[in-house]
Amino acid sequence: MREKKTFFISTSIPYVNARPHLGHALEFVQADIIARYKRLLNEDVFFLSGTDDNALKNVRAAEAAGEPVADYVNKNAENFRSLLRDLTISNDDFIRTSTDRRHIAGVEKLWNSCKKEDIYKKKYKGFYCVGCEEFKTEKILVSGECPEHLGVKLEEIEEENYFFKLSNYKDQIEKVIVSGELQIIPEIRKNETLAFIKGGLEDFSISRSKERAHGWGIPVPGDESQMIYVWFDALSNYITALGYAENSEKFTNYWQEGDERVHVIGKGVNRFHTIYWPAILLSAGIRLPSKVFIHGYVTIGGEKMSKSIGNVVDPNDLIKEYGPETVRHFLAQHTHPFNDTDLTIGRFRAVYGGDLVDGLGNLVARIMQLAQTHLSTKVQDLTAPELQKEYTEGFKSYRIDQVSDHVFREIRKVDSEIDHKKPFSVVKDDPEEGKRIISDLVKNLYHISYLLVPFMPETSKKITDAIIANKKPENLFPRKD
RNA sequence: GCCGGUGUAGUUCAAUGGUAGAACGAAGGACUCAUAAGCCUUAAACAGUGGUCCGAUUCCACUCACCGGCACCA
Repeated sequence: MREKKTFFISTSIPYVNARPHLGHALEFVQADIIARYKRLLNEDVFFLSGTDDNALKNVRAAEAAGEPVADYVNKNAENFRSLLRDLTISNDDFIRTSTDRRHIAGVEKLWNSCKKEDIYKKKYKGFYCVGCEEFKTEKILVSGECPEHLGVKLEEIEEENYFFKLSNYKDQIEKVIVSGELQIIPEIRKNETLAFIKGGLEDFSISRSKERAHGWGIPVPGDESQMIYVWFDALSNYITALGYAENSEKFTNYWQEGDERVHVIGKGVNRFHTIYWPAILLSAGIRLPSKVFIHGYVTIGGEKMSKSIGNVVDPNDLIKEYGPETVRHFLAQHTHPFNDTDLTIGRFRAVYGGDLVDGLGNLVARIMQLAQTHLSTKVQDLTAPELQKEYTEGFKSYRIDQVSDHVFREIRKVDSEIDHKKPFSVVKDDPEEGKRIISDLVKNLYHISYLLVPFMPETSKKITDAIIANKKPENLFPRKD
């Protein structure tokens, strides 16, 4: 028996054809908050992030930029890595699918570990758009042409690829989802997945010809003419990062014998995580993830962020102007964890001014000023608060927004308490009573800083440090005009 | 087209078979420890129609509006 529960959590690995946008930041922050909460509960957490370097879109973007693919991918992967750092994301590891040996070895092992009858060669025929370098389903075509490359004739191409026999796993996957062995959050995504399964599952291709992949990616073991296609490759990062290839202790600890295995993903990749990925794992005799948490998107002015609309928000700009803690707070409390949330810069500013400048920042200033002036030493016997139901239950249901809202309610309560108890007046007539009130306020502030640990780790630490030093800190969130 | 969801104060969201809560915004007030912050008070809403029920915002049906999914999109 291990002394601590283990908790594995991952972000999806984005493809790196461009700089990260605010949607990526949302996923990183959500996963980080959960990871930090679990650490607060003293669980043994392994938090993984990384990049999907091998996607064909990367190749295309690199060629469009006139750069070698490896250089282009390295540069963008670094942008993602630095965004994680700038948002103070506490990932324990960062895997890259092109440069990490453990990944390449792991993918090969996973391919070879799938049941022989589940991987087979089949001719695939489809309409190929040379603009996108992708097969298009007839459904999305606009008068027989690719909607993104109108006027360009589609080619009907036939190619032989490896396929995965998804149809073999229909019943098993349905069963684990219904039973909750594989939990899908929220319910609406679970229903979508089940509806999809009900409609019947077709086998999916897991390789591309080497030419079409432009020689980029991981070759199919034993068949150099084919490259492993993105899904089989990318999804496997969750276990290859843990050392699946050499069957490491980490892999055993966090995955095969782990207590919880959670993937945080966007709604666009639901199917791949709740159907394809479990099927591959079942075929290879590997344990399934226990939870898939599916978030919505950040929209800008009601529209999806896209380069063509020109409304892409670079999280780095927001971080530069407002600081990482503000971005974290906004994404945590003012986006719905499951649904799409619209962002306007006005709303962002209002949250900064209201919650952080006038709310948290001001509360810290008023309490610590009182403490610094009237208390001769720092407050003794500071203890962690008992976590309230709103906090723990909120986390259990992944309503990060509601948990954060609860914390900010506590902040308002303390503000109200100061006004009612008037320590600044009491201390003049009855110094002992005044000091008692002030040290209680400091204890309340300490509790708040504790509750903030998952959300705003830096701010939490600054508050704690100020309490220990018994000194009013610099303005945590300066007013902006 | 098929399947699923949503429609609550100006805005973003919550709850509930029996006085509908909060935040932001708005109006007023008392205070001064604080980042001209904070506190207190007030105004303000159940998409529409019909049904079940003693009673519906809550359950059901329909209408309207919006959103999501419907296979190779991290």
